[in-house]
Amino acid sequence: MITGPTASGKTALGVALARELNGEVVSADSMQIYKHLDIGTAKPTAAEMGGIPHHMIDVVSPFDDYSVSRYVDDATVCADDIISRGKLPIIVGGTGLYIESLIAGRIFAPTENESVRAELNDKYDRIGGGQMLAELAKFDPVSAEKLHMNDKKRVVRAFEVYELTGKTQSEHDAETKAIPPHYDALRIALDYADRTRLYARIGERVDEMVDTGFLGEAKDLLKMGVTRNHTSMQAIGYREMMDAALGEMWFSDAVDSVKQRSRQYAKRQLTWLRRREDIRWISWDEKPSTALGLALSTEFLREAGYI
RNA sequence: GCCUCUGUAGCUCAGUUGGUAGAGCAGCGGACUGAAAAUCCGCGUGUCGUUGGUUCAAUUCCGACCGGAGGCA
Repeated sequence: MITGPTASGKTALGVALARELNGEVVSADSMQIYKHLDIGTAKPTAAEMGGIPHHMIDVVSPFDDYSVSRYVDDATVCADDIISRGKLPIIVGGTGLYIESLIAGRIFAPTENESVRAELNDKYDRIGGGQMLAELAKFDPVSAEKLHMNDKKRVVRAFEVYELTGKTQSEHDAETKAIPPHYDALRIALDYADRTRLYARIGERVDEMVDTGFLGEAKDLLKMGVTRNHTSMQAIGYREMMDAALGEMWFSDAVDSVKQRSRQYAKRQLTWLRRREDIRWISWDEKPSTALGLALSTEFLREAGYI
């Protein structure tokens, strides 16, 4: 598994490793999942893939609502298939929740009923987070303890899980944690020794996206009828580009905002990764080096007895 | 040249009827089990433009100077 914040060199290293180890890439990126979001998600081009098969990219339309649980189902099929053909799956991506869920083989509590969630969201707005949390505490004190009343998504989900399964979210989590991981993965994360380097690279990358037609891509999506409410438009930059296209925002402000949000995202990714103690880190002094990354990665694999 | 307004945290600004000041954004840290590039939480000492004066005490009042905006000519 290769992960790290945006613009840390994951894609190139993933391909190099696949070539070296007779592998195929399983992407773990919540936005590259969507078709037509190419430039803004830094989706690898055919040239960048270098003939290595990539899975879990372009799997749904930008009108669809994808989610972790679908990802685990779909990506598990891919990875198992790769293994059955005697090859090595290499998970490459920056979406921490997707990666960990895939490796763990995590099972999510079902949600067949969309109206239940809508009602609960409604109720939250009506009675407020404080009341919601108080109610939650009556049947699931463990979750209520952990959640903040403003964290609407998670508070609502805790209610939803209970209503739909009769089981409490904390019970579900506990059961799920007891399941042994589905894959035995070696986790490697990429980063820069100096944070300002990372940020500088992110800035350059956004400029490259703009130069290669980010605005046009957003306009195309707009023309297709994709709106800012679709889940795919949570991808950083698309709303900004759309605003600029519609004349609701200066283009230069839009670009600055994309850079800023990307930096904030990278910081969150780092926070997510730091808590895992079993990650081997590769940190670049200047810029990402595929050769160095490959050397260090194979060393890690050897040390850990994988090869 | 004269007049008016203005100068407070990296940015935009609030405030102190005189007892050394606080929001949003940014930044930093954290959380994260069916929206995750999403969502949420925590962290605010800064010569209150400079310099004199009044005062027990001034960022707050008065003067001068410097910077910015506007008006008059």
